[in-house]
Amino acid sequence: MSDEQQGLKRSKLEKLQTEYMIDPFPPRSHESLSIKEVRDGRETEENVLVTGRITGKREHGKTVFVDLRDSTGSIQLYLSRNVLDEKTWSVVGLLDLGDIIQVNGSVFTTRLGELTVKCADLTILCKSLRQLPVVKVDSEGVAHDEVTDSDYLYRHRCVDLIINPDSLDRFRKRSRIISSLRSYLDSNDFLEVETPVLQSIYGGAAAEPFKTHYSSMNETYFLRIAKELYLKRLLVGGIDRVYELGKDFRNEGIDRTHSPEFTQLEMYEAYADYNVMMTRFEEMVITAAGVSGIGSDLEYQGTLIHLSPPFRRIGFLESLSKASGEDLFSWEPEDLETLCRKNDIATLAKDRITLLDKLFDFYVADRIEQPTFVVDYPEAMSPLAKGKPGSPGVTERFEAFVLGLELANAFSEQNNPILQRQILEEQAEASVHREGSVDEDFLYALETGMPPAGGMGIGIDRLVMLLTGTSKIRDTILFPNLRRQNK
RNA sequence: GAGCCGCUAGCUCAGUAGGUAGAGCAUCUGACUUUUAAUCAGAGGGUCGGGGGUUCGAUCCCCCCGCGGCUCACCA
Repeated sequence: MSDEQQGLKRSKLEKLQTEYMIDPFPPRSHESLSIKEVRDGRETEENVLVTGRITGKREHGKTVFVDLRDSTGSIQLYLSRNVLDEKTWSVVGLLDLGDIIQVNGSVFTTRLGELTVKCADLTILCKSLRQLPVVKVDSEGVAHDEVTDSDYLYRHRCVDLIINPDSLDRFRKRSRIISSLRSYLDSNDFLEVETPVLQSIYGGAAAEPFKTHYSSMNETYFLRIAKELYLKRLLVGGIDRVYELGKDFRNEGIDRTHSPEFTQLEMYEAYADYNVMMTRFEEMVITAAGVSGIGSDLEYQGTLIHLSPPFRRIGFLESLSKASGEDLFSWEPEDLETLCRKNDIATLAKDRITLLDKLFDFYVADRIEQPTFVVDYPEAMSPLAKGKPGSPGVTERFEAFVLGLELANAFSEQNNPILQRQILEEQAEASVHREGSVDEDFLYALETGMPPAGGMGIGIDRLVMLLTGTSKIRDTILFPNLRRQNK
């Protein structure tokens, strides 16, 4: 904002204070009705009190129309020189878009059918010193001069929420989705817990961690990349149904579906397996869709999605063989690389497993539209999952996809401490770059004895994307990570 | 991390085939006692993302940097 604009706002502020002896930032307001309550009450001769932010102002000489908005809606105010006393009328002239005011008056309907508060009195509750971008909506509901600078909106989410009702609505839905998941889990006897975010040994997923330094211990700590290894300790401890909903941190690239700081729900259920987790997932998604006001059919990125259980199930190995027409699993890495190149799949990977995963994304995952469980992943891709009886080299694991978006990852949890130790030690050995080491305390827990269990992680931001029709994960996160701006 | 594109008034955008810039909305002044993208008349507002180079002269051409968007890599 220019100095001139700032100066104007300041001089209005001073005028209010010195000329009219008004405190532009009073400590409190009177209890008032929400705008929705006023609208529901229709016309009334009785005085109502309303508070809100000014989002529009239309002057007509001795009359001014103002649009007032609170979190429940918007209503028009009618301010007339004939109704207000002289001082208040002067104050009306100093009102700006963005100011927060309280008014009281009767409610009537204008000639054009707009429900309106005929103000008898007005109090400024907060004078805005910044100029809000103005978005006007015409009679056809088309927004004009909508702010398109997403950087500006991410950096000033407060402005975004004020000027973009859709944005506010999306975050309301996010909140409702999360509380519906909590109440589903709570009503199914899952216990919500909190486990460490700062960890001296990280694990539970294959990802690059954020590092930090713990001064008083003089040791390197990591922000968790997953909650898995701690929640399993709780299964050992006798909390048979447990979950944690919170942030994980992964020091990887940012794109449309990845955020370095993201919200993940992890849940573990003793005496269950990955089949139970599939049912849980179906139920939770349906529940969440219900509260976000969508129902079981929704449009996502131009495709109609049917959330009707049971979701389709396809085998990882079978679907890849079928889609590619080859039994790729017997192939050497060099041949897999050649196939990748032939299909324009760019990757730096050289190992069989990563290449297979790449090819799987290309042939299968990217083409999935309707909700689908991809089941039974190769052992080498799933170090914490239990093997599938009768299928050597295959684990009881699934990932849930909708329109190419991975929403959940679940398995029948590995509870054999000897096998688990072997896998974790091999993994630690193989990964030269990783600073992580084997989590001995986790293995101590497994050796103590963990009941057979099913576990699942659900990407909450992505679920919100799906249920709100949002294409960018950043639009589901109130304050997404941005590069620091010099200024 | 790589490639491409972008950055001009508070917001949305135009523009100059190199001669330091315009519109709409917002703001300010005036008119208007039921308007709603209110309307009408007038005004102010920009070191054209930052730095360097070429040039008599750069917002425009070249180079570097910053920030963003989109693709890709890493990854969930």
